[in-house]
Amino acid sequence: VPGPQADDHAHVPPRAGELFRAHGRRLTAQRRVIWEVLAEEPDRHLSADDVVARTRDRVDPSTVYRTLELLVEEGLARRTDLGDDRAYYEPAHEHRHHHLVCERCCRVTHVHDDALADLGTRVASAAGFTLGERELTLFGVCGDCRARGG
Amino acid sequence: VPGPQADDHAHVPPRAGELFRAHGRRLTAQRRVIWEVLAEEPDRHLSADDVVARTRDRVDPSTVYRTLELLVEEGLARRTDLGDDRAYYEPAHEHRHHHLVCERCCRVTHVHDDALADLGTRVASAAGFTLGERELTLFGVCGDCRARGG
DNA sequence: TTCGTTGCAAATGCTTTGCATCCAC
DNA sequence: GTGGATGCAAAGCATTTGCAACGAA
Repeated sequence: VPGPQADDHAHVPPRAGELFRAHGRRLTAQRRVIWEVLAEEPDRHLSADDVVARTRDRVDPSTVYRTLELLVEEGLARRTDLGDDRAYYEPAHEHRHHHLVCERCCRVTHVHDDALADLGTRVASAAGFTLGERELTLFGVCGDCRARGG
Repeated sequence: VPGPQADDHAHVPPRAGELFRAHGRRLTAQRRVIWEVLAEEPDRHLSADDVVARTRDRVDPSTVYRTLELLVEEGLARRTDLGDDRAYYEPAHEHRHHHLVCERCCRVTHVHDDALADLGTRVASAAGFTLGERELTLFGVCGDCRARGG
């Protein structure tokens, strides 16, 4: 586990800068900060508010909102609805997965798309509906909480 | 189609009044209005804002919010997240079903729980996660839009 | 130099809350 | 009569927007 003193922008995948520029976008210090905050949280998902809180001293809230929207547009981040009427953001570098939200501890875990493989087929034949790319959010109780009693 | 002068509370299922009272709650004119608005919309789902709009002349917005929350607490209505950062409400008299939201026409259709029957089993074995009662929301393209081209 | 970006502050808009009045039971 | 419910107005808050100053390319 690396110490807290990351020396520079080592965390920034070269892709970020490239991709920004490829779309006529500029890589600014603020955007780097926001991207790092998102990337340093590999498992969790951050609400816009979380990002605002973690960058308050370096980036203006309005810039955070504008940047998160931008990241989603450019495909660098994904926006997911995890209930609670908030949107959550995560870096988009992982493969497609769905979200399991524990209703007790609120922890969010992932399930690989494969586990739900034939869901699309079932829905299509049952309702003539073609599932899109959007990831799913499922609610329930995680293994830990379940073991812990109940 | 009945005229605008519905004579009385014919629309109100007896259950509503009973259930309200059974929980020490009172059935007021405003609650009846809100309940009717919800019940008259058999297929659709109304956002809090929709309900506010449809009752603006008869019920104060704050009362609408308080009542919707109450209805959910009492199990008379279900609150569902259909994306878009809004909560949607529907009467809870139907059997469990999930929501298909068309990303083109925004229409919401239902799939019966059966169609997704073994989803819970799959998720449980893949991630040790026990799905709860909450209904699912799936995004994609509905049959009509698909037929209409694309 | 240029034009995309930022910060600040003000504006939005949905939702919640305090409180006096009201009314269902 | 009494405590729950309502309306009104004000407060909250997350998010958006206008605009002048700023700075990446």
